[in-house]
Amino acid sequence: MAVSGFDAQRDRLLEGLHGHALAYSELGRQFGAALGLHVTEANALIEILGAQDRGLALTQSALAQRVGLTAGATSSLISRLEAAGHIRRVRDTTDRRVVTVHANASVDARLHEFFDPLVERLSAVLSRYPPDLLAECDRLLTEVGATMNDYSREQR
Amino acid sequence: MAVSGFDAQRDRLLEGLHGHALAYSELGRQFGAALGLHVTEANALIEILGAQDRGLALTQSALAQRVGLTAGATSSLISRLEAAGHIRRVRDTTDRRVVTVHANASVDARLHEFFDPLVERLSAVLSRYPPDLLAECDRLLTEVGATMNDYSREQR
DNA sequence: CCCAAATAGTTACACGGTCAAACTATCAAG
DNA sequence: CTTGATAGTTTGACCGTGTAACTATTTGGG
Repeated sequence: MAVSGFDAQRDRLLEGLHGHALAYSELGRQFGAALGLHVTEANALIEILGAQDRGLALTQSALAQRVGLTAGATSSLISRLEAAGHIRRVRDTTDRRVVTVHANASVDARLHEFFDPLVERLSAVLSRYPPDLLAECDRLLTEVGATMNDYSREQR
Repeated sequence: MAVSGFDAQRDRLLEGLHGHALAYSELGRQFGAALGLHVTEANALIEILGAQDRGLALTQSALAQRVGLTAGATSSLISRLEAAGHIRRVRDTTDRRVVTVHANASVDARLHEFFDPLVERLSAVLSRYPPDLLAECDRLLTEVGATMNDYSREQR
């Protein structure tokens, strides 16, 4: 009984996470469509902007890993985003082999315009939960994510 | 102080979910590579198998929506998976316009072979949390997912 | 009952995103 | 200094995808 109840609960949780991944994917497509971008281009731009909002600059190889492309395809993708005026390449000064990718302010504004209303709503949802529960969920998600990433690394 | 602490917590949670979506995406790519499939093909197959494991059969249009392709591209994709021997089309009897997609047992076995070890590990992680916390996280995730899907629907 | 509109899926074609391989540039270690 | 490793670029071929036109089926109204 307890085992079977746990299994059902686990499956519900994993299914909820899967549903979120699909929703995330769809929102990325929609954001990209608004800028006339292909799926992978949109995903890349979101990654670049997300990193930038946290004060980090992605290298090309970091970006390649996050969007699941080879170096060649990523270079090509960056060129397209650069040609569209959304980003620019910057050669790193400490290691001249490395390129970092920087998004323009106008496209950052577009990202916020698209996602900020959603974040407001999610804030409203989350504010109805007690802070210690949020912290526990955060911890659980971090552990789940780390477990998945470890497993993924082992399959390479 | 409380507002700023909440915002940081909210952002950590959203970042955790984003990390999960990326990990999920990467695992899908790896599963697909093991079967010689392209990214979208792998995603589609996982959706078909996931539904089937829950006793449901996806229609082509449901699949199209889940993987974010047009009807034409989805039909083409299904043809390729069918040609590879992974699935078959079944015309629905109650509405002859509708096709449902059924995966073969051998590919279902491959999915479990790939993902079951990960599910075991995730079980171990989750079993260290109290059942009422799991239920609360489940509820939180469901609400977050529903909010995202509602927002997404509004952007169409 | 009939017809028109709506719905679900198929087909064909052109475009362009991606991989793989070969390449250039740079760094690190011996 | 040389060699091997690392990061990114370029090129060409392949094939996945969107679009538009189409076929088949269902639904609703007159």
